[in-house]
Amino acid sequence: MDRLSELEGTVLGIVWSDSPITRYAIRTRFLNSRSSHFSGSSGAVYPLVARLLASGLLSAEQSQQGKRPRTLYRLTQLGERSLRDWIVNVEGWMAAVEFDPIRARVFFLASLPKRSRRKFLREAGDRLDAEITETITHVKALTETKDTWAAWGARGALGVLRARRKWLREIEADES
Amino acid sequence: MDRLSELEGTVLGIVWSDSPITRYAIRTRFLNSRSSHFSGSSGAVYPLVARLLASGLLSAEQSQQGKRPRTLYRLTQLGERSLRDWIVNVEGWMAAVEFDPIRARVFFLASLPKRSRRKFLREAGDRLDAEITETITHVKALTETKDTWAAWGARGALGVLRARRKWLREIEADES
DNA sequence: CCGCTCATGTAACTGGTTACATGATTTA
DNA sequence: TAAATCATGTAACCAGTTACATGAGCGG
Repeated sequence: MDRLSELEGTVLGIVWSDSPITRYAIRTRFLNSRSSHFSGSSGAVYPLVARLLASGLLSAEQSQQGKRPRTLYRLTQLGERSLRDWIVNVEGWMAAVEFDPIRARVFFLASLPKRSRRKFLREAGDRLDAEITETITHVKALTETKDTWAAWGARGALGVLRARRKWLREIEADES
Repeated sequence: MDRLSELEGTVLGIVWSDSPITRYAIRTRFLNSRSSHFSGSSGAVYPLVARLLASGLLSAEQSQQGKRPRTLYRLTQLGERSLRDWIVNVEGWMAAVEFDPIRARVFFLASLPKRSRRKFLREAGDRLDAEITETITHVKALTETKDTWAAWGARGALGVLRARRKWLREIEADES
């Protein structure tokens, strides 16, 4: 295992926080996540977990007491060390500006007539507002649990959403 | 051409703003961009342009006056319409929270001893500061040109970077 | 004239996705 | 008892990347 991908590191983190855990449960973490970057498709998660297992970062255990048979995964010592390395190894690209489909479109807004431009800005703003509302709920829920770091994560997402919304408003103000 | 990918739409936008343009020049736009999301690799751009040409969104013209031979691309009417459609068709996922590698790591910061945690936050902050400095320069440069929308785009990126930085500071304050 | 930028092109790979298939257990 | 959820698994695909190769023209 030379270098963990972002998905691999994240899965390691999920196993660390929810261990012992099934692959299905790992998937649902992505499915329920506010970020749509990873789909949590079984086609991604299953082979990935197999890889981490083969590299000795995860250990598997069969559980069969009464319930349906399922495989539970845990971090090995090596896995824990790899997780910490993955987190701690900060590189320049991690601070890079991510791709924002709304921003990508703003660059070429001059190709639209003013009315379409306004409509675009309004609709994008509405979408962001909806996302912000949902994220606020999410932050509240996480703040009530004792998972401080998940709450910080959600707050980070909220901050970015609000920055995007504020920026859109500035453009709208400039347009009118 | 059923539905444009983000890269396809962006390339259409680049051709719209810099037409007539070579594929190489399209690539350098990505290479010099503040976002590292698309590499602008020839392996991506060349087949993509071929696709847009085959679908009639772009037209090609050979230029051979004295200089080295090169192919110049322009938007067709259909291409212009497709660009506008691509921009104007706002969907929910566009407002979704993007993947942030720093945030992804924050979720699992509890797995680190306090000292490593502090180090992580400091280093991530430094990376963001560097990115912010460069982006400010970028915004200034674009504000001086008359490309209002490119300047707005850059300001949007800056706003997001600052939101991420602010959020990290809040965590650091909470940690001390 | 040497190295850099401009310019074009492709083969191999990769890290995912979509879509499909199966079946046990739980809940309404 | 039907529908939803839990749980596992794979094949086909896809939109990119990395890496490589070539060569013309330009600036120091």
